[in-house]
Amino acid sequence: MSNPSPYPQCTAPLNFRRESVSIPVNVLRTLRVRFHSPHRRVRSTGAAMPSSSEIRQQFLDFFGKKCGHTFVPSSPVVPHDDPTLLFANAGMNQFKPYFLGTEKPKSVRVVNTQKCIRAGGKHNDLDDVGKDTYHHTFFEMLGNWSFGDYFKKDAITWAWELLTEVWKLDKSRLHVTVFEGDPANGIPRDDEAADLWKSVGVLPGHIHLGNKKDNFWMMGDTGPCGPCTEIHFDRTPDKSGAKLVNGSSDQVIEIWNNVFIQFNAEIPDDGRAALSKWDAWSEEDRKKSGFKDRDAVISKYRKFIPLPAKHVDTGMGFERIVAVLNGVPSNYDTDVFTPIFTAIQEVTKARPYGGVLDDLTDTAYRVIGDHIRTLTFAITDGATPGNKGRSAVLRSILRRASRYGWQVFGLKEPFLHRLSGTVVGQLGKVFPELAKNPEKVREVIYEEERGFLRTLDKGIKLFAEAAERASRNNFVISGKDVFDLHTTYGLDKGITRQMAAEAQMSVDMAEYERLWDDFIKKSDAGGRGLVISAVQGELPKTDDSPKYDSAVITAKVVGWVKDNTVVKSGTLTPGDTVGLLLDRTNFYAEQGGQVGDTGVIDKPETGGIEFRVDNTVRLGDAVLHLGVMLAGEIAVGDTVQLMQATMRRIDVMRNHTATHLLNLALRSVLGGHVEQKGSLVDDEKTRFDFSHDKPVSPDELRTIETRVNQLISRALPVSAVTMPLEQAKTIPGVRAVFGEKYPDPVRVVLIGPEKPELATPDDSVEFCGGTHMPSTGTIGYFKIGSQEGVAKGVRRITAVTGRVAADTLAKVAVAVDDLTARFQCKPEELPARVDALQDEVKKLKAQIAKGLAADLTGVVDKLLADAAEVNGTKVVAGRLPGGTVDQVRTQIDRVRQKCPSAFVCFVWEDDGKVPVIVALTPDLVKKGLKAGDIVKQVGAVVGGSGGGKPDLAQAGGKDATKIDEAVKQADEIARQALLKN
RNA sequence: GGGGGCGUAGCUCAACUGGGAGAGCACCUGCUUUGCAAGCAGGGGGUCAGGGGUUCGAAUCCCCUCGUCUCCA
Repeated sequence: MSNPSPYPQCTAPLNFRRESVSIPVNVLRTLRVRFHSPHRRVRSTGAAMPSSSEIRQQFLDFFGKKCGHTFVPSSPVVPHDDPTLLFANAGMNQFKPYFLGTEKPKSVRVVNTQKCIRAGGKHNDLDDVGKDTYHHTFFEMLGNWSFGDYFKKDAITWAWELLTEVWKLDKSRLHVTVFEGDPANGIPRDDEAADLWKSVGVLPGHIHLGNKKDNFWMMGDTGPCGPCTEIHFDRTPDKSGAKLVNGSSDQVIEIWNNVFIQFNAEIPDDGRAALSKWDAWSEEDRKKSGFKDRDAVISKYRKFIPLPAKHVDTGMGFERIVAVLNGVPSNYDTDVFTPIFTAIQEVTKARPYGGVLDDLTDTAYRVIGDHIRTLTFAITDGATPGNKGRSAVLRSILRRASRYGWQVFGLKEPFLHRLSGTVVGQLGKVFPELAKNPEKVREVIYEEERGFLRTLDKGIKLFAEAAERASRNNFVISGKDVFDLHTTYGLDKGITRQMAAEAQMSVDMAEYERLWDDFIKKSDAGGRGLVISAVQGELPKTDDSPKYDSAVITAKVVGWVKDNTVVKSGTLTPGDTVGLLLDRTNFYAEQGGQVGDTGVIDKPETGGIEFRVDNTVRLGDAVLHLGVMLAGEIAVGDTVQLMQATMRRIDVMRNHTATHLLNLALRSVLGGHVEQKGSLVDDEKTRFDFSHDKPVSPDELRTIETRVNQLISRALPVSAVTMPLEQAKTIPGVRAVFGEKYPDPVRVVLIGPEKPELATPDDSVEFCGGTHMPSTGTIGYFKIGSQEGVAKGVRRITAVTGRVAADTLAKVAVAVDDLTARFQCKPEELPARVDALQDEVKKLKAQIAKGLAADLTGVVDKLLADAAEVNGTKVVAGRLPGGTVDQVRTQIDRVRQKCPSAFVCFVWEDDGKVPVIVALTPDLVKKGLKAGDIVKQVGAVVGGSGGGKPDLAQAGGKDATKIDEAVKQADEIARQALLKN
């Protein structure tokens, strides 16, 4: 089967699709096309080709049935409980506690296939996907595991047996590597493994030594670790691959890694001390120290202590072994991908996958095929595309795939969601979680892609412009362009780099990084006002339990924070601006979107105001009363009286309770997808951010407003209970901000039902530490002020209540009253009356223009009739009775139509100004006359200037008394110019 | 909270960077034809988001407001 690609010429170097973008040809440089001979098969057995699911099953059965391993399902690819890990990226992730000894395994022999994603973070294969035949963002990792059970002997024997007996791989194509040892760290060469390999029958010359990088495995600087032995498969036609082992060639590839965890790496105290010194050193100190880098310090002190319980951790790339067992050189030529490629072809109507590298269409197949697997699995396991952490990685993956669809396949509509079903169909049996809610996954993909396509078109246009500029600059796209594409159209640097590579260009990443750093700094600085952040000294804990009910309490002064330093003795005098610390407080500290309280603090015995609190913030467990001393003195140890600004407090409470009602109403009107994304509640307004993909329509806004006001008029009771977090999470209808950490026990605010057990999904139940009105009725009235978009998929509604709402309504009423009085109509008739008025104005304007035009026609005809002819050219210069520039231009067109050769100059008065227009027929322009120059001279007469094109120019002056003079001047200029020629 | 883009006919977008507001689709009229997004001819439809400024002149440049998209915090 030496069948070259059926599409040898089908490379379409750069498929910037016909519709909107085409890169100038000079920008494009010819693409080098390398054939990969996709159908050459390297396999020595004559057996029928096994399917991927058979191969997976054979692995699981071999270790399960034959070798007594327990099957453990894959952990989710999204590790929700491990914040240090973006995605599950190796089979061992879920077994980490066993190696660390913090948990005991249920079974000491385990076999599994783990879903892995390598994108973003340390292991990032994203940029390589599509370019070669073996990088994937999603893959399965087959593994057999021993937790303190069997060790090297069994692992090696079984590995060899599976490969050569069960799968009957050609021994002469198998190479193994073992660790060469690290004398500096006292780790011996792994002769044990080498001897075992010899004894099972690895051919002489097929055992290689590998260095620390390839053959010693560590989880981190410390912890369980050990040497590993890898099995490589030689695909070279003549089995000459020995020298290519570990040489990152696709001709000899690693198929299985067996890690033998036998040490625990420890850094003793002196090493830790040396490390912390290193961390504190400046760059110069480090240079002087003699250590090359931090790792050098670690290496010097680290000890490798043999573990009592030794473990085996193996990993076999599933997609690779399938390719090897099928005798195909590419993972993409196996039935892991062919069903997806078929689906892609159906959706895109493109030609079939051809297996060619450096071919845009085939690359697109590979990228989309890979990415849809990642998306389907990650979203199934609960990840969503977004702008942070793993969400951002997912979004980027989706956009990359989407862009290929758009640019290579010319798909202008979302299509990725139509592919996820294929992945589910393929793997739903092996990973049953896929089949649980495929519709939801589909929807998430669809929505995200739809959003992206809205900007992709413009982004690609901008890229084309950038590429055009780059073509004049050594084919380097500027960092500014990359930056703009990202921040304006959501085309991140990865995508831009891909597009640049396709156009045979590079990208100025250094400039981009510089701009990006600036951008982050600026965005960050934008948010903050004066904030106390790093405080020197220990802050005392403040008891703030009275904040919910007491307007006035007494407390003892513990100290204050001044210039970011905690002070615990002394006296405050007028003018001091500090954060006052008390043993207890009834002031609400800024938290959960609700602003801090303001108020005053005085001494009960003096009765006068001493300290004005402008804001209250929380720092750890301490509450700081930020404000200024106005009079008297306050010393540490004094007893003081705290009085909230109660009117303001009540305004805030109204807004906060209204916020909860708004949250409830949004969900019922817009749908269950609405989640709180943030809020700000102060005495003026409530501002609520929530997830919603499109603008909220005016109709919807009205409905929401009405719904909230209905809840207000029902005067529902508002109650708060504090209860265990776990229990609180089970209350029907409970709302919490996703990703927010809540205390345990947690405070729950209920509107309507007075006990959690009475709550229904239709009630407002929120985790909330804020202050609220006792009844919704006291909110008075709720009025939405504005609605806007804040970030992708996040909308913001700002609303007012009570006093402020009443003020707002009153203002509107005044304006409406005024209008109804003028129009003598009902308020609801106002729009129609305004419409009628506007129509009338329009009609009248048209009428006037028509009359004027008629006048003008008469005057111009007269001027034309009286015009002198100089050298065969009519000189039409004169004063007009009036008109707009537009109307005069129409007249000029008439003159030019009537006379093949004419010099036209009109001057008139319009609204205190004196417009001048000069027009020339084409023959005069050809003779070298320039209307622009002439109009400047004529305009100067009436005290103005102007300019324009050679055939038509316009000027404007102010002196209407000189109009006749200007006309004369024009006439003269014309005669002179015409006589000369 | 900060940054960038966009807002032009019912819809999708142009307008050579400051000099007479256009195209395609849709709509209306007529002709031709009556079937595969039909063809031809003609026509209606725009406070160029709103407001202010610069300029002889602004859809175009500047400022503000509103809406929308997007990135960051």
